Amino acid sequence: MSSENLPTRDRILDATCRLVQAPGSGTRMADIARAAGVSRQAVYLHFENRADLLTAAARHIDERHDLQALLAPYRAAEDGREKLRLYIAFWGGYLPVIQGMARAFLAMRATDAEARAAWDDRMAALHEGCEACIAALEAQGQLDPAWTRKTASDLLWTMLSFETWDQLTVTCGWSEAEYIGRAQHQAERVFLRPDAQEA
Amino acid sequence: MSSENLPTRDRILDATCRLVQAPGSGTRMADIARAAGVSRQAVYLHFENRADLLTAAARHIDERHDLQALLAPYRAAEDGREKLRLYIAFWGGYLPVIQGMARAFLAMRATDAEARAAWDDRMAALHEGCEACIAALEAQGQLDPAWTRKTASDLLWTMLSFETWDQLTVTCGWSEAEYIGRAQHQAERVFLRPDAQEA
DNA sequence: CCTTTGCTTGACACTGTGTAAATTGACATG
DNA sequence: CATGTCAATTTACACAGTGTCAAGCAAAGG
Repeated sequence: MSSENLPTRDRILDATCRLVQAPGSGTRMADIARAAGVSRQAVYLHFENRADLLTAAARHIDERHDLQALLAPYRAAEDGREKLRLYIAFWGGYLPVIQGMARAFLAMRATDAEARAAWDDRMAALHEGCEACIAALEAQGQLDPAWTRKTASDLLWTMLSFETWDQLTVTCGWSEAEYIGRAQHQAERVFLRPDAQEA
Repeated sequence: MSSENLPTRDRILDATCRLVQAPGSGTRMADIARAAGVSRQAVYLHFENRADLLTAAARHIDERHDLQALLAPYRAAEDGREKLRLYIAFWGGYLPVIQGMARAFLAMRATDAEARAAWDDRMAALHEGCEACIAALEAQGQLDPAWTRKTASDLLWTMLSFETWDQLTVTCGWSEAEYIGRAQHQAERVFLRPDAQEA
């Protein structure tokens, strides 16, 4: 509520993004309040609860990085294969940006229904992007007949999930470029019909 | 400690497996104690803490399902492609069995170092299994040269992660057979060199 | 009979989220 | 100038869940 008073609200959002993105952080409401220079209770004057705060902070990150502009090339692509490559490249570059936020949401998801819904909502958008790529491939007759639009979208979506990215980069030590390149290679191998492979 | 007294300890382990596997369960120590017919404190007489209890319960499940016997066909396979298929089939059948346990560990992982270590340990074993499959493929010259043994193992391991399985089956609604079949198909598409494909 | 073992009951500390009430300080408007 | 409004503060508390501690009880075994 009361969105005239931007400074404090924004200081809280900035602090949230900063702390949540910091490594090894079990970021508590008290930490965020302290970092924003306000009392813990002041946070509750601006945000209903933790899930509400994180959701607002996630949107804040999207705006600061101009998510829409980052998506533009992918949206403009007509060719299915190109669209797929661009989408994977976009997402592979964006995941590191939202990594801390993602971890915060996943940690809450088990106990907090609101956090779960907010995260699922973001992931639904990712799934739609995947489906658009597969649909473009399909429209050009390049989708391997072993897959339907639904099953291929499901699998691509899972290949691009935060958990998959986290395991490959953080746990296995793949660089961002390696993750993107191999995900693109894998996707083409799996989804393109064999005679459409090689470029 | 005191492992002569099997009845109570086992009743606790059984209750843990049962509750943790039940759907929609934020299984608390008190729930487990009640289900086992003992006091909450009695649980702490047999297990140091929650992580210790879950770890023991996971081993308990492995024994009850005779994990070693389930792994035997995979271990015996010489042919890389066959080994890969058998491993995916084994794991795809075992994941539903440990699903509740996995969820419990993942929920604790963020805050509890001991739980994290126990889960990582199990996953390390899975990674070794993946590496053995890839090594078998490599030994027969069937591994696509785009992959090294390490990168291919990393990716296969991630394809077989609990999170991937969870998203595809629970969220996307794939049946167990669909998951296994598509994972096998995907793995062959990705890891086998093109001229070794088709059987 | 006395000790040990296994378990019970009850109370408590700690952490983190969220709620509530009373108060202060700033600012705007009549 | 007086009044009202609003942001933010302090202090306190409720609640859930884990883990600890202490006292006691009952049965088995020397």
